[in-house]
Amino acid sequence: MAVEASAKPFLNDLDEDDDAPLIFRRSGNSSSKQNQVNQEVKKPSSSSQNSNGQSTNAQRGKATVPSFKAPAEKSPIGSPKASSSSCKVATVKSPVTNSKASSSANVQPKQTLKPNASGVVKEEINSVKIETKSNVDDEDSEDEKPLNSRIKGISNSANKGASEPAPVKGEDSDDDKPLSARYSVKPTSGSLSGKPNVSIEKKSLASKTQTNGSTVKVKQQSSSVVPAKRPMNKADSSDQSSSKKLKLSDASASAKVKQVTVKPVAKADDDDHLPISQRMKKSVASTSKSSPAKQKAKKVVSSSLKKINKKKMKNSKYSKSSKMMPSATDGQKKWTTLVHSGVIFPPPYQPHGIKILYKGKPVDLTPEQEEVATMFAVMKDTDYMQKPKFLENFWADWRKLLGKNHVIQKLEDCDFTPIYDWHQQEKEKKKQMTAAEKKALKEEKLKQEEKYMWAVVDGVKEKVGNFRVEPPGLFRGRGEHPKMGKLKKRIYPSDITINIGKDAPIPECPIPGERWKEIKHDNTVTWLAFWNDPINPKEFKYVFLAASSSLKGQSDREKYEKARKLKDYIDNIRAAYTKDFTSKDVTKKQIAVATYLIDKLALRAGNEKDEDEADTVGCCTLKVENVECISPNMLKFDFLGKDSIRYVNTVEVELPVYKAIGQFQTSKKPNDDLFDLLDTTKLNTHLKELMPGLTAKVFRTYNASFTLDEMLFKETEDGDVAEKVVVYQQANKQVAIICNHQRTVSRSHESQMSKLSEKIEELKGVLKELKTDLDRAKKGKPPLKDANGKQKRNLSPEAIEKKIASTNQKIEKMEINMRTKEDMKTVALGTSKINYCDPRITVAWCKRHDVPIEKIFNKSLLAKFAWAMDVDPQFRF
DNA sequence: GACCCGACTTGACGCCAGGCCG
DNA sequence: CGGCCTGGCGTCAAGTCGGGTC
Repeated sequence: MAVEASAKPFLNDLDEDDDAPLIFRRSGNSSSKQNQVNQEVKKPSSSSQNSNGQSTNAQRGKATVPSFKAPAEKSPIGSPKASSSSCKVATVKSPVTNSKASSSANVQPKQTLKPNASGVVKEEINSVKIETKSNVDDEDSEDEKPLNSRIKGISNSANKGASEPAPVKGEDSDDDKPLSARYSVKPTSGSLSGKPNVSIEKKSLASKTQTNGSTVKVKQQSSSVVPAKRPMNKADSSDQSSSKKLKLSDASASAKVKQVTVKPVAKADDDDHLPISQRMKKSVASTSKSSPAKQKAKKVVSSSLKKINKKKMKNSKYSKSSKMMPSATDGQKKWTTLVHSGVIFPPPYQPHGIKILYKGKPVDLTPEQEEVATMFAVMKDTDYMQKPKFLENFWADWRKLLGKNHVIQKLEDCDFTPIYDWHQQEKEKKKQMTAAEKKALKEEKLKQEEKYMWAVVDGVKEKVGNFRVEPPGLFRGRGEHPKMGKLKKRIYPSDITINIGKDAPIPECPIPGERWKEIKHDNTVTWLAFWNDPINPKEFKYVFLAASSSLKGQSDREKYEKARKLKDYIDNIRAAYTKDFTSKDVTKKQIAVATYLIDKLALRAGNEKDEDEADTVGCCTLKVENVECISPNMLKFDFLGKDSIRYVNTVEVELPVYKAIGQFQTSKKPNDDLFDLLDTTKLNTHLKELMPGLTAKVFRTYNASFTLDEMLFKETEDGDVAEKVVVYQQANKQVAIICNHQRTVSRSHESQMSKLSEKIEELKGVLKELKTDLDRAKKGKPPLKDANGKQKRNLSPEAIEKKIASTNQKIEKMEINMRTKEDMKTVALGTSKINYCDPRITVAWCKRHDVPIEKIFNKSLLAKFAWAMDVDPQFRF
């Protein structure tokens, strides 16, 4: 399948002067493989556990190996899995099974990925996740591919879109066009839709252009037209034909190019670009706030908002939190008065007295030793049990507690099954509680926590985010984290620093006889409390206000405003980096190529990492082995990014970029830095010269929001709400793909799919029978007997035809459902919605199209985005 | 300019409740 | 009406990036 996306841009005259336009053309298709990400593979799941080891979940994989031995005698409840074997702990040294084994063993759907030949992923092997996938290259299935690759076709479109290609005008090749016209950049990313149908390209420029913000203020920022486009993503699909080119014609852009610096592209009144209808709307909107459209729109959101606000205010003597906060201009000050109750601690450990077996005999443990043993025991079903590093680190820390001379000398001779079984029983008991009991428990907890849930900031009652101190447990690092399995010790009040207003009462320490480490009154920061991370003492764990707070909302808004501002600069920035692709100054060249990758592929900046962290990379830390040059101008990326999520993507790039990468790789070892002269500080310093406040991550926000806005604008058609919601989801999906937001395939995915296909088969059987009956009915014969030999009712041919039609519909519906499910099984929509898509785009779209905002944002998001609810319906990113 | 510290955002995942469907 | 699925929510790990220091 294809999926490939490659968009390929070409650049024409590269070297030329500044004015040279870059053109991205789409190539026919590139075929490449794609990226994949693997999905499933991902993480071992970890279960969470609470302090007492109540953790939960089982993981998906069963551990084959190790750790627990089964005590033959008792295996009471045991989880089914457990039953199968007892697991004994594998010794550290002998990793027993290796991951492969485990993976194979696993039930889970996850498949392993295999690294490709290129060996890019170096370590992949280790990580379970990775392995799963099998050859990437070969596979066709999209699942395996990285999200981006799935975008298929899009690429071009994307690009185009992004660049705003001007469809309008020209369609054809850029070559003919004047430079300036060609100049557009292409965006890259664009992946848009997974579905090909949605082609963006077709739309006219005009439609693509954005209007600018509705409000006057906003207006300034937005500039005009700039078609900024998104990057494209990769591939283009074949479907899209190659024909279109995107180009932007922005004269201004070309002009500006020269000044490498900043300046936004022309703003002008951009109405010119807008379609007339839009302009009209715009003017109306901007002039009067109460334009009908707006009012209506308001309604769309108002009710839910009201509810939320009401709630917030209810029972509160504090003023309501304003959606708009004053901007943080006044220096660094984040608040004037701050009152809160501190943090709440997990309950102390309650020993259960269940003994583990050592060489088959029960062993007495002190409560402290037992607590840690319990943390380990309850993780039996997780993939961590197969990881030698996890076992090694756990054993090192546990052994410290046991003492050198303890009876227990080897982890592999320990059998934790009794504790595991006890834990399963406890879980079961909890499950069996009646609804009333559960409710009572919940209320009790709420009562205890109530006071910690709120803070009063400048007179406004605001929700606190994570007021619960993290319980002790075993560290669950992602990927191949060197510290996985280490004991994350319990945090006490004496570890905690509280930050509170000078005149506010100091929160009472919840543990009698103990006291806080320190009390601060620092109003230049937003944290309410912090403690040092027990795993990495130089790091901190902070307690912040919840996402719904004004403080967070304000910074969220600022983030999106900055991204919007990038729109005004993007053409120049793209022109500038394009020019530098061929710079003789290698540092400049590296900066240019890195910026291009960040813009086009939405890569993260890639800070340096310590030895004691998982080995993952971002743009600036890419290794030579992470990028493979495929002639004539494709690049195949394969690396582990944040959270050890694999990024695999093959993209067509401008020839100068291709050549530059080849040059950067020359005479380096696979593990050397591709961008050896670069780091995130240098990169960001450079970006700031192009636009105030610009950093690498702004490109992600920009490309994500831009894509959402474009897709919603272009793809929304008349229809019912459900249809519009689907359009939204598709747009959201594209954004998720661009950002490579993946999720593991749900454990029941396979079975769900097979159930669905069984049903479809069944319906098809019914259909066949109906057809037979129809033939017979037409000839005046009675229907055949049914499967049970019973005579069926005699129906008229018309009635049978009706039945056939409805059955066909059912089948179709199920097939669509199945496809969507399969399609989305590895794509996580939530992250982009929460962090990358400017909520104003969504709210304005809902208002314009009469879609109740609740269909898109849940309660939490409505609260988090309260600041965006009164946006003008004509708002465009 | 290399570190390091510090603050804050981003991100995947687990659990649970509530809704859906047969 | 009971089991299954999904979405909401919380958790906590893992990024980004600015600023200060030497």
